[in-house]
Amino acid sequence: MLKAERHLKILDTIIENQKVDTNLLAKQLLVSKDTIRRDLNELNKKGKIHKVHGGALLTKEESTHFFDTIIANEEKKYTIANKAATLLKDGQVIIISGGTTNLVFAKSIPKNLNLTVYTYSLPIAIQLSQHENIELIFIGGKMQKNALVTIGLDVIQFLSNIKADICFLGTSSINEEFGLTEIGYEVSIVKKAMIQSSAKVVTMVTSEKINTKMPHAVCDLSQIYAMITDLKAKDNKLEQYIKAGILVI
Amino acid sequence: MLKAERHLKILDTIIENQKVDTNLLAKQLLVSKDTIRRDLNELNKKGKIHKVHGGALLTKEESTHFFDTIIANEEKKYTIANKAATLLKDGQVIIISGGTTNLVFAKSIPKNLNLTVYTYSLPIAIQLSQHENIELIFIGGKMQKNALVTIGLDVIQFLSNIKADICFLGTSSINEEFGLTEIGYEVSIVKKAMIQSSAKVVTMVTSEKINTKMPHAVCDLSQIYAMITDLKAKDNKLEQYIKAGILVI
DNA sequence: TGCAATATTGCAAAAAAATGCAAAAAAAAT
DNA sequence: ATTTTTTTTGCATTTTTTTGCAATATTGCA
Repeated sequence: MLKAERHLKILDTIIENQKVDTNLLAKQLLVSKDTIRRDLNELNKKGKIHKVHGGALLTKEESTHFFDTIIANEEKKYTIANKAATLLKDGQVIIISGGTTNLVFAKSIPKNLNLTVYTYSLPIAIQLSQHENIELIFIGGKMQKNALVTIGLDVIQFLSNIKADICFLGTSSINEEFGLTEIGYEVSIVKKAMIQSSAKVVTMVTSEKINTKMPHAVCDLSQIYAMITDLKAKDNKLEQYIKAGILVI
Repeated sequence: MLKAERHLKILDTIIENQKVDTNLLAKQLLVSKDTIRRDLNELNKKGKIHKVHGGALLTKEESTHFFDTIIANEEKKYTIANKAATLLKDGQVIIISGGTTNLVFAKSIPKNLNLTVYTYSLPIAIQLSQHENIELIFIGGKMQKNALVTIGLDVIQFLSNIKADICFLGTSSINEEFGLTEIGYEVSIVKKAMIQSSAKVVTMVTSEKINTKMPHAVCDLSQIYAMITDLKAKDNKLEQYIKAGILVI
C-alpha cells in the first residue's frame, strides 16, 4: 500500500471514530507501528490530526475552516512551512506577517513549542489561538477587510515598540538587484517596520515569485538572514542568493 | 482508551454536570482511581478544571470557551440585538465589547449603516469584516485564547486615545446598588476604559443577569445611558432602573 | 477525637515514542 | 535498461510515558 493511500485511510477512520489507535492501525493496514507513528507525525505536522500518546484525535477545526477556502499552491506552501518551522526554538519571540503562506506556516508550528508571536492577521490569530503554548499578541489598527489584516500607523507604531528574534515575511517578490519588493504600498511599509523590530529576517518565497519585482521596496538582500522556498537548496535559481550570503533552505 | 481521550471525556462530563467525582469516573472509564487523580491533577495544572477533594469543579475558563459552546440564550440575545440596533445612526463611532451577546448584535447591524466600529473581539471583527459600510478598527494586545479577545495594558492605552459616541457593553451583571459588575478583573478594567472613551454607555443584559452581582465593579447606574434587555420595558424588574434615570429598552 | 475516605509518594512493569541504522522500494537520472 | 539517488520501511536499542499497586500521609466529617 502506498503511503498517501494509508494517510487517507487514517484520516477516514479518524473522522469516523474521532480517534485512532496506533496498534489497531498497524494491524489493519499491515505495517509496523513505527510506520504508523511516522504517518501520524506527518499528518500532525500538517495539522490534519492531533497526535497524542497512543494514537491521535480529530482536530477541532471549526474555527480555522472558515478562512481556509482556497490556498493557491498549497503543497508548495506546506513544503515551505515545514522548512520554516525548523528555524523555531523554544522561547523565541517572532513576528508573522499576513498571507496564506504564513497561515500554512502558523498551522505547522509544532504544538510543543513555547513561543511569543506577534501578528496582525486575523486568520493567523485564530489559527494560533488554538495553540496551547503560544503567547499571542495581536497588533491592532484599521482593518483591511479583504485581506483581514490590520494596516496603517497604529500598526507601525506598535511594531516600533517591540523587539523580536525573527520575523517571518510571507510570499513577496524577490530579486537580486532590488531585494524584497511588494505589490502594495501599505504592506511594504509594515514589512519595513517588522524588519526594524527583528534581529533576523526570514522570507518565504514560492518558486514562481523568485526573480520577480514589484513596485514597492521592502529591503535588500543584505538584510535577509534566511530564504525559504519550495525548491531544493541547491537549485540553480537560488545560487545567486547563496552567494549574497543568505541562508537558503 | 487513550489518555487524551479520557481527558476529553472528563471535560465533557464536567461541563455537563458542573462537577466530577473521582470514584465515579474510575468506574465509568475503567481505570484506577490513581489514574483519574493524575488526570485531574494534569487538567487542573492546565487550568481546565478546579480540583477539589474527591473530584473537580468547572472553571470559568472552560465555561466561556468560545468554540465549544453553542450560544446560550440565543433567542434572548437576538431580541436584545434588534433593540440595540435601533440606537445606531449613520456616521456614528461605536465601541463594542466582547461576548456572545455582542456577537449577535454585530450580526444584526443593518447593512446600509455607515459606522466606525472599535472592537477587541476576534469573532466580532470577523463578523464585521463582512460588512461593507463599516470602518473597522481592531484594538490589539495580548490575546485571551479562550474568549478570543485582547486584554491588558495595550488595550487600555489604545482606548484612552479614542473618543466614541456609544459603547455597547455585553452581558454583565447589573444591580441597583453596585451598578455593572464583572466576573473577571481584566474585563472589568477594559470596560471601565471603554466607558471613559464614550459619550454614552449602553448595556445589554439578558434577564437572568438582572439584579445579580459579580466581584469586580465596572460603573454605577448613573453612568449608564441605556439598558437593553429581553424583557418588556414595563416589566416590574426594570422599574428601579427607570427610576434611576436609565433609558430602558 | 477517631475513622473512613481520599491523596500523595515511590516504585516497577508495561506500553509507547524516539533514535540510529541498514535493507528494501521507489523515483530520478543517466 | 541500469545506475544513482532519494524515500520508505522495519528492526534493535534507548528513553520516556503511562499505569496500578502498596505504603504512608492527609482530609473531612460524625
